[in-house]
Amino acid sequence: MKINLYNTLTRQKEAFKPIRGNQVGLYTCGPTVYNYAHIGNLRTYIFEDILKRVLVYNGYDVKHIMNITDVGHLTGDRDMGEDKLEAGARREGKTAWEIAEFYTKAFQSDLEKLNILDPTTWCKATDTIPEQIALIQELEEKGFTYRTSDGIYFDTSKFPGYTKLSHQDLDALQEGARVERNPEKRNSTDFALWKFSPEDVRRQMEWESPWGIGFPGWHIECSAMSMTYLGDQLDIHAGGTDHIDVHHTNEIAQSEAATGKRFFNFWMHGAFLIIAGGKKMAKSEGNFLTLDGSFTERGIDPLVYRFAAFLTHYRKPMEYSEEAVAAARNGLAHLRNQVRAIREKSGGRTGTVDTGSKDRFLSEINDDLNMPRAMAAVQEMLKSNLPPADKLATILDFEKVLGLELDRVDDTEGLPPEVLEKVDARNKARADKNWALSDQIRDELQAMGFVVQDTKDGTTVFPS
RNA sequence: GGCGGCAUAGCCAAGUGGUAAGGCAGAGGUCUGCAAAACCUCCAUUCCCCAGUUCGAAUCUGGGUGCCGCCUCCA
Repeated sequence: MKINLYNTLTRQKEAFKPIRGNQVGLYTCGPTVYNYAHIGNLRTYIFEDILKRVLVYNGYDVKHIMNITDVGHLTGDRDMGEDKLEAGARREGKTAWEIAEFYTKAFQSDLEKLNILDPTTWCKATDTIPEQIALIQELEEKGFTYRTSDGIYFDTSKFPGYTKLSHQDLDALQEGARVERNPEKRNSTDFALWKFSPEDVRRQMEWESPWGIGFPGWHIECSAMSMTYLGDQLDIHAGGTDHIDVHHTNEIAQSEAATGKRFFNFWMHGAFLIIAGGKKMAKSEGNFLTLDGSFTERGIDPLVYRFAAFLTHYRKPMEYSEEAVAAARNGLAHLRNQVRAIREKSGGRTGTVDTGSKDRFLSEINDDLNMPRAMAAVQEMLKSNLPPADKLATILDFEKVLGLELDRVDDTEGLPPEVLEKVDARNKARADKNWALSDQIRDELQAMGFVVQDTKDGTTVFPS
């Protein structure tokens, strides 16, 4: 079935077609590892996970690269300010390398909790320094660079299609620029490819280069890594919407200037998470929420957040609130209970995937990843007249895309002995019609974290 | 100031010309000793406001109002 994806380059949905046969090269911008990811960041990775799962579900062989930016990303603007990693190191009294390692692990742990599939290859900016240097050299040979007192810069005026992604009017943009100019830059949009280490300060992360000791600029690593790992399989590049105007625009400029070839056919961007009051989530806004802080540590399944993310289309700002969490929490619990009930009705047997429901589901996810509609399709399937065994097979098939652990089977055999004893005692009390004792035991079990359900076939108990 | 986006029920949210998906919350019912869970039913004559185009508009056009994002580190 055809997949339509919204391409920022053309500002419209386009039929997706890989460059080479059945293979898809997917590059997703990973984090700069100087701090924890907040749940707004994670929304984008959930969107990218759905993108990948949808491609796989459609039968494509996806080669997915995600980078870890562990050097070169500056705290200031316009290529000024301090390296975020070095700043983080000073803040926490560790080395920049330790900072990168620590926050990379924390990030990967978040992805795992959200059931986000690992990329085919993780790559670190610091592992591709030679490739980045080679790319800069190529740009230098072709006359796209110039040298200032603090680094090697890309001259954006020499690349004709500079605004093809952002669609911005550069003249107007310059007039409105609110930031301090770097006086040595020829154009305000020019950006650093290589920065020299300061003469008086020894950086923790620095490398030899043809231009002197220093470190790479923020944008060059993504170009080098995508070309290194994907070669000519540059199909889809995804990231957050904030990257359109600067980061991705610069990536395209430097890559296409160097190779003379088109750099990625599809550019996809996820919208921000906003909190009540309508502000985006950012450290500077003072509303930095982490997955662990908002979910794991409060005893809420992190997949509740994944479920919540499905209820808003990825290109639209998503509102986050305690109310939204509660709604998603109930919604996911309900969905899992529905699956549980269906499994009981079918006696645990799975039938065949219903083609009509699958076609409906496919048409929704293949229409620019319309998860809100896909979730509606899921509900309609579950409430249909299909035989339970077929419903079970169908929902488990959808689960390949959803990744909500709907197939998680509660291990009733693994219940602790003290729970089983209480269940026995309660069953006896119920047989004696001693409702007071029965209710008391049920309260005790609930306090222990178990749900008690009486059905006509007996009592079932499972962790809540 | 420039560019872009959004405004749909109590809340979240699909829907881009043919008469308002879905979720959460709420109400009633079936089941149950009572619950819980599940299931069934109900829940926007109406889509920010005003004008226009059209047989027909939440969807198109013009104007207005409000909110947000990017342009500056940022998913």
